[in-house]
Amino acid sequence: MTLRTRFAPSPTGLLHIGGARTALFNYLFARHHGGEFLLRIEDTDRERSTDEAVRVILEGLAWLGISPDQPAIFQSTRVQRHAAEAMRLLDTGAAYRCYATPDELRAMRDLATAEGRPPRYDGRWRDRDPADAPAGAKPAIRLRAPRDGDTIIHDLVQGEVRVADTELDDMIILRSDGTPTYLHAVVVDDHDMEISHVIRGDDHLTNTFRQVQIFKALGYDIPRFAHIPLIHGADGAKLSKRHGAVSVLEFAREGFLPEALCNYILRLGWGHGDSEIISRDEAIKLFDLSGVGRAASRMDYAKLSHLNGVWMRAADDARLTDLVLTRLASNPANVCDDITRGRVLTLMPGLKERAKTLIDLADSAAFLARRGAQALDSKAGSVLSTDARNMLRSLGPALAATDFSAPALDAALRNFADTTGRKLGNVAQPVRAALTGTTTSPGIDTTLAALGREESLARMAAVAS
RNA sequence: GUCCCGUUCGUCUAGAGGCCCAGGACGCUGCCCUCUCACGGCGGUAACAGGGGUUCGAAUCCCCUACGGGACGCCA
Repeated sequence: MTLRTRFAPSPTGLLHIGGARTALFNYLFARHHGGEFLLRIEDTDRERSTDEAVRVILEGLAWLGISPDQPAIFQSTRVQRHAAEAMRLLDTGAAYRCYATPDELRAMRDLATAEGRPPRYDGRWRDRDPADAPAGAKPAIRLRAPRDGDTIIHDLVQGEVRVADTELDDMIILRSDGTPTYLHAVVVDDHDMEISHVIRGDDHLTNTFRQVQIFKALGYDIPRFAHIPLIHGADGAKLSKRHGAVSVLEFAREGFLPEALCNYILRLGWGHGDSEIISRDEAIKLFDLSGVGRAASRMDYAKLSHLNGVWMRAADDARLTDLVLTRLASNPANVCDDITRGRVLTLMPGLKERAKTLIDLADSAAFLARRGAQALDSKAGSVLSTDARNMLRSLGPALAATDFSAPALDAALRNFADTTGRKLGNVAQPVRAALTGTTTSPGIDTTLAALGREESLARMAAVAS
């Protein structure tokens, strides 16, 4: 029997970082053991499910590079099967029809709560004569859950967890309208998909006791469970729409690289010694459920940004150049032709070392996409004093005489500084201001070389007095 | 309210009885490198929630308390 995991999001909200991590862990676990990773969209709640959410799940997973090994299965297509299995339980007596009305159930819960008891179904139809059924009423199907003993889970992360059966009530598995409830549908689907390991958020831990009861009633083999701790928002509460639960695609928009986000979420709740920078291949090699902690963790953008910087520096220059050009193209002030592309590619080694996100990267490369004199920011303006502008005028011919390679430019700049009795910085900064309109950029020699002779000299001349 | 889970630097974590007066990373910070900004290098700051046990010895095992989180629907 092959090892098989699944990620089973419900498309009622966006795929956020918590879901992404659950998917990643399932993916990594499957890959590590040479198994399969599947995706099941739990869209049985037709009211709240949206196509938009499905799209974000699919695109988000694709962006992160954790796509499933088989096409996604939509739970809504399997309701017949769920209902059939519920009827089978009815036939064997493992389930029964319950005619309690919603009003009755609410009253039951209200009373229990008022008396300080846990709100539970009291089992009023469990052993009642079916002949008592009100005429014409549509019953819900409830599981005849065990009443004495304990239900135990041997969780791969949480260890052995048990609860007394008296804490659980007879849950509904099929609604009066014939549709399956979540607890039941999940069990039937996990069985039919031959899922061997269920790795999910620990908010499902207590649901698992009920699911185990269904697995047993149906005569299915019970999969191994692993409940991983949740990721919390900055306020320490569960991630939700109100607490910064942004779509993973939002991270793409904010200029994060998928490998950086994966590295970050991998380290949230999981550790392997002192390892911090972990590639996908290494993650597959190292990932194990035994390394997963039991405490919830919080999202930290500062660390994510740092990791993004690390991964950008490691990223291929051509790939980054394409990403940067795409961003630059959204501003009509930028010229995104082959000349710009060549300049960005040439300067990329210096550019990517100075950026934390693709937004930073595009900003710092913008001067390469604009032609002619650059608008000066305030710092650049003050660098370009009268003296500096005079200096620039005499520097022009000296640079024009070089072959405009970085080493030649560096030598020319140093020679010019020496012979005119200036510090190199007093030469380089005005040049930088003239070329970029700012006071920061990669080394001035490589910046000049990337921009090219004609454009560089023109920009210098434009600000020289 | 009931049940379940958790608690090591601000944050993510290492630690599975002596290697820990607790290690790494991010952040913050000092110095170095230096044409700017970064990168990099070398330092610094900062934690075992509290209380009882067990043990020669506890961050590690047990109990209690506090605090935090989760679950208790004909939602998923």
